[in-house]
Amino acid sequence: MRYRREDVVARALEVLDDYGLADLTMRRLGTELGVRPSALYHHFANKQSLLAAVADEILLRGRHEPSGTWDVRVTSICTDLRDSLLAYRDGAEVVATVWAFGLGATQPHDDLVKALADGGLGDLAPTAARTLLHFVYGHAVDEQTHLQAAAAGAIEDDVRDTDDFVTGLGLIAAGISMAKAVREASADR
Amino acid sequence: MRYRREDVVARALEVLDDYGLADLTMRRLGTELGVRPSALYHHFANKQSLLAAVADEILLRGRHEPSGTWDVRVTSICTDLRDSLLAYRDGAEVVATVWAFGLGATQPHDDLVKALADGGLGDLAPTAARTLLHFVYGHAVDEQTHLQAAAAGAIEDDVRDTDDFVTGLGLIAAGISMAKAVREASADR
DNA sequence: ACCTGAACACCGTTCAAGT
DNA sequence: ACCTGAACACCGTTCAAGT
Repeated sequence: MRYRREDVVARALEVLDDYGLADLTMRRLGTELGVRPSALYHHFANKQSLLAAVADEILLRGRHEPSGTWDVRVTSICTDLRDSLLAYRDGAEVVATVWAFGLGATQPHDDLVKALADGGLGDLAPTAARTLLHFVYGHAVDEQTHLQAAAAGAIEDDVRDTDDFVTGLGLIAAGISMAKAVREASADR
Repeated sequence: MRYRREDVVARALEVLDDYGLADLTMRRLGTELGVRPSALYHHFANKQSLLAAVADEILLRGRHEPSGTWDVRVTSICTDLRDSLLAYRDGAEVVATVWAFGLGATQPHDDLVKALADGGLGDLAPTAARTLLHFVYGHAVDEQTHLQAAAAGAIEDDVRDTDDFVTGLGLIAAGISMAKAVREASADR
């Protein structure tokens, strides 16, 4: 019954996926591991740190190394991120919260900034990256919330949500292309 | 010491603004009103309903009737919404959560869909509206989180955040204009 | 290094009963 | 209509002490 930090994270992810974020409590996780809740504080300073580790694990498991031209990369980073978030129950909520609080989950942001910088967006890259992330996180949280609400009764319209995601992402991507064009035109003055 | 529903909402908004969302508990609000926590359940079915009412109150107090051409309206709905969210402590978090759970805070969405429909976006209007909302909520939550973190020590860069918001919003607006142009071109085939 | 035992200071919610 | 009293079933976190 002696665990390492990574064992605790793996178990926490199982509890999250099986019972949801509301039931991922320190006490519940302790019980699941056959350990007192206070034992978890040997591995993590607090619950936030545990959740940060869970968020990073979710992203790590769903990670694809970005490849291709910069614009293809931007799109695939976003769609892969969405897939990662939807792969575990309440995954979007957990990762979005950890990212918002600045406790981790920085990989997608870093990948996006790099792709956009390679695309010649210059000092617009960080703003464009965060704009994309706000959309991906917001959309995934919405989708996951409604999917869970629909889990009791109604039929799920997975396809419509995916279409909606692609359309919204396309809107922002178009805006980015336009900003890049404007930038390059003014550079050639 | 006999209150009506609206008195409770007003007081809850004060507690939120003074102490933050974490301290807006049913027990705390009860104490603030000089009433037992159980008394609040005469006015609201649960805490979520209370928060939904608080969210709607925040939006109502910051509301401006949209006016002007459709594209001006889209921009001003978004900037006014941002101002409303930042007007109260943790306002962005509260309104975003209530909206995500589908418990209220529908006014900005409705206004945006109407403006975009007037702009001829057709069946793209709902997707475009949600894309804008994801950005505004995400950006405001981020800004408010960092602003609160910076409340202890560092200097606040208000101006940079506003610039960042305007730039990100412009990116999406450009994408919407482009989608509209494409739509109209294909309608003239 | 990892865990127990016991406590501290809280939560949201229900429900019979009061005025 | 609005509130009290009392309870139920929980939380996160700390810390001395054990192995």
